[in-house]
Amino acid sequence: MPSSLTAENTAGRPRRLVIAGMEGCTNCAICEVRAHGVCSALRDDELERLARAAVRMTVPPGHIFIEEGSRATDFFNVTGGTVKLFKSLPDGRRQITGFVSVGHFLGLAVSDRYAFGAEAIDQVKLCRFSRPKLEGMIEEFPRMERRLLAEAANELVTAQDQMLLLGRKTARERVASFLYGQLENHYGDAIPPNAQISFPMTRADIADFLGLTVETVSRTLSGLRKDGLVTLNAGHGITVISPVRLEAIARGGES
Amino acid sequence: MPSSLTAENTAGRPRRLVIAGMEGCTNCAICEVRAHGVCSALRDDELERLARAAVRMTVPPGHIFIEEGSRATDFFNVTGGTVKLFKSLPDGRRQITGFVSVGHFLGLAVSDRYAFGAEAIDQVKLCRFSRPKLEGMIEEFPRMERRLLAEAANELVTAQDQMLLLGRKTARERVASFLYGQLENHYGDAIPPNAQISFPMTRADIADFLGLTVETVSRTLSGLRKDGLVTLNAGHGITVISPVRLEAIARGGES
DNA sequence: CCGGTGCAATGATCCAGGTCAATGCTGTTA
DNA sequence: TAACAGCATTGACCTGGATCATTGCACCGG
Repeated sequence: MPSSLTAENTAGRPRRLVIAGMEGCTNCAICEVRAHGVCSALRDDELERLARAAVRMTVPPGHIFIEEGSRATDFFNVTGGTVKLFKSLPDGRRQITGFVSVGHFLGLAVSDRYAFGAEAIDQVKLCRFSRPKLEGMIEEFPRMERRLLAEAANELVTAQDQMLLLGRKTARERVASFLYGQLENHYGDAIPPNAQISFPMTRADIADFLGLTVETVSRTLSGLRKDGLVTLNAGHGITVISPVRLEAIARGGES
Repeated sequence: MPSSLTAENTAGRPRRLVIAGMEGCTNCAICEVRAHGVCSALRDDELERLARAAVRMTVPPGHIFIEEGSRATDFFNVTGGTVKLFKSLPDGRRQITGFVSVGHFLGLAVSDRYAFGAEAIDQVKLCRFSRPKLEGMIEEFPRMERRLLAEAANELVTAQDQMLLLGRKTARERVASFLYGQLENHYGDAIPPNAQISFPMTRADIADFLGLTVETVSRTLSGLRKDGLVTLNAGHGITVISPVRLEAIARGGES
C-alpha cells in the first residue's frame, strides 16, 4: 500500500483553521490582481459592487483554510502566495490535486460541501466572497460567469493531464512534467536554456502531487542531475539546463 | 515502465473517423434526453431555436469521433450509449479520463483543439452543435451557461476523486471504487444488497481507467469473488453481494 | 559555538503490481 | 461442430518504486 509521508502532519499535529489577518477591502479597482482572476472580467463600476461583497484575508504558511468536507460557505480568489489543494484517505494517504497561485479562483463545489481541502504553502492572501453574495454577482454580471466557466474548463484540462501522469507515467516522467510545468508558469512558452525556477513547496508536497514518495522524488531529481539535465541549487531552487530534453521526457517521448 | 495492453488497438489498426449515421433533428422538445443534459435548462421555445443548431449522429462501437489534438470545431451532447474519453502518450500508453453516457456534455476545450480523444464503446447517439452556434446559444440563454458551469464543476469534483484514486489507492481499492461508482450510476444512493450491474466496457478499458493492467484488474476481481464480495456473471455482469463492504474498501477504510 | 529540529539525500531491502506466457471461454461464421 | 477471433483468466517471474534506516545539511535559538 503506497503511503504518504506527510500523513503525520495532519495526524500528529492537527492544524486549526486560524485566520490570521482579515480586513475589509473597499477598492477592488486598485487590487494588485486586477489583471488576473475573476475580477478581470468586470468593468470599474462593477468592481465597485464587488468590493462590497469581498473580504480580504491573510493565511500563514501551513494553515488549512478549507477543511475537506466542511460546509462550502465561501468562494476565494487567491491574490498572493501559493495554495495546495488536496484530498485524503482515512489512513492519512494524501493526494495534492493542484497548486494554485495568484489570480486563481477556488471553491466551486457541487454539493454544499467542499470536496477538497486547501492549505497555505507560504504566506497567502485571499479575497473571500460568501456563496450567496457571489451567486448574486454572477446573476448580475454574466461576464463573470463566462470567466468562471473558462477557468473551470481550464482546470478540467489540467486535471486530465494530471490523470494521465498519475495513471501512466513513470517516476522520471512525472518529475520532469512537474519541473516543466513550473518552468511554464514562470516563463510562459518561451523557456530559455538554463532556466531558473524556485518554488515554495517541499519534496513531500511534490511527492503527494505526483503520486510518489519523498524518497523517489529525491532520487529521481538526483538522477536528472547526474544526467546533466538540471542542477539543484540552494533553497528550493533548480536550474534546468535543457528544457527541451526535459519536455521530451515529460511527454513520454524519451527514456 | 507501465504499459497499456490496448496500445495495439491504436497502433496496429488505426481507426478512421467515420460517422455512420447523421440526420437533421427538427424537434428537441421530444428528444429522449430532454430531462437530462444541457437542454434541460431550456424552455420549449428556446428548444425550438436549439433544434436548428443541432445535428443528430450515430457512432458505431470502437469508433473515435473526437481525435486527440484535433481542431475543436464541435460540441456534443450524448443522447445514447457510452463514450470513453482518453489521453495517450506517444508510445501508446493510454489513460481513460472518464466514461460518459446519456445526458452528458462533451467538448469544452480551452484552446481551439481538443485535449482528449473520445471513442464510442457501444452504439452511441449524439447531438452535435458547431462551436460558434453553441456560443450564440450561450449568449442568448444564460440558463444554459449556468448549466454548463454546473456540469463543469461536477466533472472537476469527479476528476479530483480520480486523481486520489490514481495517485494513492491500491489495486483493490481502485477496482472497488470503480464497481461502486457503477452501482451509484444505476441505483443512485439507495443501493440494495446483491445489486446487479452490467457495463459495456472491457477489462482493458477498466484497466486504462484505473491506471492498472488487464491482468491486475482480472486478478483483483477474482480476489473480490474469493472474498465473497461479488459474483462474476456472464457477459460483463457483476453482482455485488455487499455494497457496504465494497464501499468501505473503495474509501480506503479496509484492507 | 553548540545542540536541536526539520527537511533532503542516500543506501539496503521488500513487495504490489507489471510482464510474459499459456489456457479458457464464448460467440460467430461456415 | 469445427475452427477461429477476441476477450478474460491464471500462473510464474521480474522490477520500479515503496519501505525502513541512516546520514547529511541548513537554519534557528540560547
